[in-house]
Amino acid sequence: MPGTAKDKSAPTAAKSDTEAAAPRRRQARGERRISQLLAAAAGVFCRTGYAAASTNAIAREAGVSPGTLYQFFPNKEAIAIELGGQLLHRAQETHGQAFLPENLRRPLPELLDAVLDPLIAFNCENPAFWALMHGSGVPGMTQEHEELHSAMRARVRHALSTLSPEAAPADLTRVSNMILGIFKASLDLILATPEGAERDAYVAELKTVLLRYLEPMVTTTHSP
Amino acid sequence: MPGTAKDKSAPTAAKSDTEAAAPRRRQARGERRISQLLAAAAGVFCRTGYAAASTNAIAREAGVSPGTLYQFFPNKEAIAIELGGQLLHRAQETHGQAFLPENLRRPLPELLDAVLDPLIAFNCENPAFWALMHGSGVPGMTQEHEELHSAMRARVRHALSTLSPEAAPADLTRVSNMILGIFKASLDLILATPEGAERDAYVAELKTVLLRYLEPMVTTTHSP
Amino acid sequence: MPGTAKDKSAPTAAKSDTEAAAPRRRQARGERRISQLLAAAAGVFCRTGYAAASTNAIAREAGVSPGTLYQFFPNKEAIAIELGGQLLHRAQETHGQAFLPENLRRPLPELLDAVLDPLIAFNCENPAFWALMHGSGVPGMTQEHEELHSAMRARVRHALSTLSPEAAPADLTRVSNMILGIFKASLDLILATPEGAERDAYVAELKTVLLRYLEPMVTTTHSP
Amino acid sequence: MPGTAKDKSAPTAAKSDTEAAAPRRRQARGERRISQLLAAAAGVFCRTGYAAASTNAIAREAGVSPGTLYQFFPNKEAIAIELGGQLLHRAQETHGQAFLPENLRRPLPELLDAVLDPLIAFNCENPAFWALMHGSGVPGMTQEHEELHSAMRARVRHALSTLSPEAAPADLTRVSNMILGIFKASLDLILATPEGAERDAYVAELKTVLLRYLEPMVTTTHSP
DNA sequence: GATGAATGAGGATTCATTCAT
DNA sequence: TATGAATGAATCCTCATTCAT
Repeated sequence: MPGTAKDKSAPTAAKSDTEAAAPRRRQARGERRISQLLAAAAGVFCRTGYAAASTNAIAREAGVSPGTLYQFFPNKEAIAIELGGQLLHRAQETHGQAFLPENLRRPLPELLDAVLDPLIAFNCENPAFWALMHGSGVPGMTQEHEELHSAMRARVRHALSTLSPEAAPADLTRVSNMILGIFKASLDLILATPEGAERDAYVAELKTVLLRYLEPMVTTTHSP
Repeated sequence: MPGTAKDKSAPTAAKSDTEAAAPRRRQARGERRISQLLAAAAGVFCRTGYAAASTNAIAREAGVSPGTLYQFFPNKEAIAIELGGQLLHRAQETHGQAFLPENLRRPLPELLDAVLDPLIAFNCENPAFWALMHGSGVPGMTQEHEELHSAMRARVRHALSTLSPEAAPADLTRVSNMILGIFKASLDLILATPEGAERDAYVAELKTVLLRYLEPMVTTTHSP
Repeated sequence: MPGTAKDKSAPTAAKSDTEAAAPRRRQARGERRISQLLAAAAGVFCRTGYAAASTNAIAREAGVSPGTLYQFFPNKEAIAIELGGQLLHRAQETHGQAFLPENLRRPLPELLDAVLDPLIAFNCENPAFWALMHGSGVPGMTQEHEELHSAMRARVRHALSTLSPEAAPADLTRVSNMILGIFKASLDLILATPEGAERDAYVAELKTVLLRYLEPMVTTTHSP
Repeated sequence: MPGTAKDKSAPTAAKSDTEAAAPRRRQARGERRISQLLAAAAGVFCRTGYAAASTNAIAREAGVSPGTLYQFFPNKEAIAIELGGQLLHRAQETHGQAFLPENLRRPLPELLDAVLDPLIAFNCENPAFWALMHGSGVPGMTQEHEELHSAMRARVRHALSTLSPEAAPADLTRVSNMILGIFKASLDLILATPEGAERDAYVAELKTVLLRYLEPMVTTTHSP
């Protein structure tokens, strides 16, 4: 379901029984197109960044004409939004476990493992997600960047509020932002390091940083 | 020294006292223009990033015609390089102050204040520095960016090795990178927050993160 | 074949007869545009020369927007190359006719008529050819220009060697070059003269020059 | 004396005896400047052609500022006109002998030697002259190109009318144009051939062409 | 739905020419 | 006079977006 694509209301009920399956076909084809386009966009965004990515390049990479692209997305921004949304969704889907309530009840070191490991793995596998989160001053990007970002922040914030229930809201927000910032910075280092022991060492270092940062804030109430 | 501006220093000793300043006037005007243009560029780069910044916008912001801009800079990149170079120079001075040896001998909390405050202040006063250095995609900038980056890392590493003399070299490097990453991520947050209590809170938070991260590593030998 | 135009020949065999022509329509329109653009370019190149011709002027002359031009040609040079190539092709056909072996066996005055008339006619009908070939400074054109030139020289040389079989090779080359030079110089004059008696007089003059120049060299063996 | 440079009427007669020499100094300096500029223009025109030559480049080559250039020439065209004029003048001066009345009375072969040799020599030494005469569709160039050209044509025409007094005016003009065209075409070949025997052979060939072309036209009245 | 042609504003850059000093 | 800064229209080219088929 593309972000801002105008739904063409009821798709004019089939004219005869024999064509009953057509509309479903159409939609199926449409979604395939959308997937194609988003995959292409992911590739292009990754290679060139959002700003330098041209819609024509995305269409070409998807093997369709620019007109077709605009049949599904009203503009370039919408592609980024939808792509980011889907990636976020997949992140949540694949790693919803990360923020599983039961994880939040475990002692902090385990919690960090449980939350960070899948997130890191996901980002290593989906570099486009990362490219989109780096909203480096892109004109219209700010909005959906914010959306993506605040979705993540909300999850972090929620986890945090569980760990430290009596914290002031403003503090929660600020600390969540710091955590996300630290996470992103570390991810940069992790992604820049070739897979192996050194990369693992950076992962461990990230956990150390967060552990030491968060430990004093946690109201240790797990298992009396 | 901007791209094409050739200073003909000593323009054939003046014939009389009254004419002595005349040739210098020309250059004075030109240098004023250059400053205007660089200031304008700083503003535009800050607002839109390097890639999206248009030379026409810079010229307009500087109150001159596009042609004038090109009298002093051969192309857009040269503006960024010149601006980056100037800021870099000033940044290095700031860094020199920040990492003064006497600072490194103080207890960690004071050390963090002494080091971080000037760095943060500099970046708050020169937000363009950040915009340019932050992987703005300036073609010829990468080198200088790398130089600055490794200079900072070297300083951080050196400070770290003073605090924790027995640490392994690989660990020193890794921790330095983490510290720099945390610093940059926090700086993003700080710069994105309007001046005031909230920004200060972010500064404090950065110090908290680093304090908690580094405290366990420090070999506390400076107590009486 | 213009620069970026990709013809997807055989676009997935049409589903029904009525749709068979549809995909070709697209290309038809495109090719019509290309022709328009090339015609416009021919006009503009003729009037102003390649260097001074602006792509916007060509687009305007063709009645399209500049963007459209760039849909079919990647840059100004490509237009010149394509146009030059087409003209070259037609020129070669003309040359083929002009230098027909049977022509070379006729007495010199008739030979000159037979060879020169079609060449002159072609150039009068395609003045752009001249404008482009005349050292117009088209970067990628030099090669084709050279090819045409040496092709012409070879033909002239061959004709000459038939007329004057005992001439030394170096002399043949030199005389061929002279003939070509005289032809080109005269063509300049012919093209600069409005159609009519005066132009014809220049044509006659060219033939006179060549006749008088070549007559003494010809080994007259075709008399009964 | 530059072509279209506005003469500032009487240069305000000197205010006192001591300054009496100043105006002459000024003019001397001015003419030196003009020479500098024209020499620079010759170089630039030669290297890049008229159209691609920029006034700034000429000024730079002359070692003066663009403003200074415009103090002596109202625009680019005027530079070309003046340069062409001077070259023409030098051509006439140096080789006025070429068209000396006594030469015109000699038999055609000697006449051609007497006229062509100095002209060829001059053009080999002053390639800028050639570059200017090749008015390849230059916008404002046509005028002065025509002026130069018609000056040469007038000389040729005059020589021709001496050789063939009873020829019709239109024929004289046409033949003069042909001669000039042949001369220019041959000069191209001559200049393209490295100095030596082959070049000399081209010179000889040119003379052959013209000799055979003109011989039948000449009313042989020399020495009864 | 799909195609690819069409659009046109905008971007970087150049250059003939003018102007203040 | 000489300087060099200033101008701004024009150039080539790109790209997000729309339109006819």
